[in-house]
Amino acid sequence: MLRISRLTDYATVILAALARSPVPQMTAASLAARTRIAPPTVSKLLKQLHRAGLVASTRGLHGGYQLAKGADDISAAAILDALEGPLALTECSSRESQCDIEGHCRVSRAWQGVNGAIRRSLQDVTLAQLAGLENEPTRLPVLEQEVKFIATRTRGAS
Amino acid sequence: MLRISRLTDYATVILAALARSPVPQMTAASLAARTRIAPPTVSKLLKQLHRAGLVASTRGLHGGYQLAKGADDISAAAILDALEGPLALTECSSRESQCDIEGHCRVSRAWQGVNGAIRRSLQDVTLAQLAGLENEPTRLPVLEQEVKFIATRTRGAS
DNA sequence: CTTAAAGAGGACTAAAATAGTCCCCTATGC
DNA sequence: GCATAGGGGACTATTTTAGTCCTCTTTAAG
Repeated sequence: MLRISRLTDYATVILAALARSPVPQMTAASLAARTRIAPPTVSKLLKQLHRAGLVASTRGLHGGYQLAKGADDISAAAILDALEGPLALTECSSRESQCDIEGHCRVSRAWQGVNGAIRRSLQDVTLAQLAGLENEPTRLPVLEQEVKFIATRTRGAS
Repeated sequence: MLRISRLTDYATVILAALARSPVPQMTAASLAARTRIAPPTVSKLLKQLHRAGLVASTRGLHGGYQLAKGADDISAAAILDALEGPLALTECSSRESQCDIEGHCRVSRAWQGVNGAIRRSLQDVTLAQLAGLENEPTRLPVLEQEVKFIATRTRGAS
């Protein structure tokens, strides 16, 4: 339920690799090698991240990518936005035309509240945390049970 | 970003219609008429909701569906689970085989924290709220605080 | 001033998830 | 026993998502 797309997941891995890199700048190819994600895919993602202003690029020979801001200043929400756009939980909020369904909008509005809560939580998570650059373990006792529960059910539909 | 599927959205609309109905029992056809969702789709969803134990059914002539529990006792999380399964934010948690990607699991684990926060927030939203049966705004301070709290813990130190 | 390495942009194809429909079965009241 | 209602599931179509490839621009080195 509520999956983030694989590409978005990849993007966080790529950004995390950049954040952890000892040298600030890396080429798409070296990031691909480091992360083991297919090179064309890495390129594609870096371009998107560049357009979104999360990475800076240098063209030409000896070019490459680097983080446009500090790892603490890039939020999970920003990454999601870059890759998936500021999409809402429900379709209704973006396309209003087909809202023929009775009671739908009322329900939809309720989803927006949940959506806002999610968004806020995502804004509080930084790339530094995702990259494990903060000495704190990301896995907390509280969350283990949750993870286990989720792992129980295999197979992935939305 | 983070969309729920259209069918899940429909399901909430159907459940909300049931919750708001003056008579406790309604047929799939009448729910379809009421919500303007295509009848076969309504049937399909009601079957799924029935299997998940969210609605009770009566077969045969004068049959139909009704809520299996009070609208206060059905959470948004339960509806999501019924329709989409308790899936994780990232693919990694279900399929471990392909985790060839360096640093991926570390990142994935961080996502699980966010996932947990989302899950908890969904558990606090009831069908009664979704149906607009409670005069309460759906965006609750309590919920926000909860999410923020969890995000903080995920972050650890900082 | 040519060449090779790097990114930028976008077209295209392939694969998978999602949505939607249909058919046949079972149950039940009149 | 027949009309109405749900139960289960197969099937198809559509849409999204993922992934690859090609061509152009930029830039430093020689």
